Amino acid sequence: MAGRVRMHSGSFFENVFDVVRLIPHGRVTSYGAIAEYLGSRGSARMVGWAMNAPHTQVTDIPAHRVVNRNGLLTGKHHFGSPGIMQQLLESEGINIENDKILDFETLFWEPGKELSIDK
DNA sequence: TTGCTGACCGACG
DNA sequence: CCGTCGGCCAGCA
Repeated sequence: MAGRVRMHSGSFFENVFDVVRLIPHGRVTSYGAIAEYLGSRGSARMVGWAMNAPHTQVTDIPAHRVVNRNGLLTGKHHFGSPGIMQQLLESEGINIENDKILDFETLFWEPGKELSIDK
């Protein structure tokens, strides 16, 4: 065992939370993008599921900025009430229609790409 | 302990 | 175009 990676810390959850917190204001990303950034492209589920974990503890995680690959607010039902997610996004200047983010490609924020770089 | 579920994604038919 | 299946990891009965 020599230095086994003890503790769950440093796992998906930690990484996911950290990345999500880095999401700039008025930007959005996808579960798959985060999962891929973490090195687990196929574990996109865990990303969304990770969002479900903190929501019972601390909601410092802007999960509303995380949507699926289609730009759809798939997890809006997990914000306590459907519509909250959309309001939060709209509050940031993001236009949404039919639970779908408009100009999703433009607002899309890739983890680790535009951390401090302004295009 | 096994087995199922889950805010996804991509592939296949 | 739409339905179905597999994969990935972690939590829970």
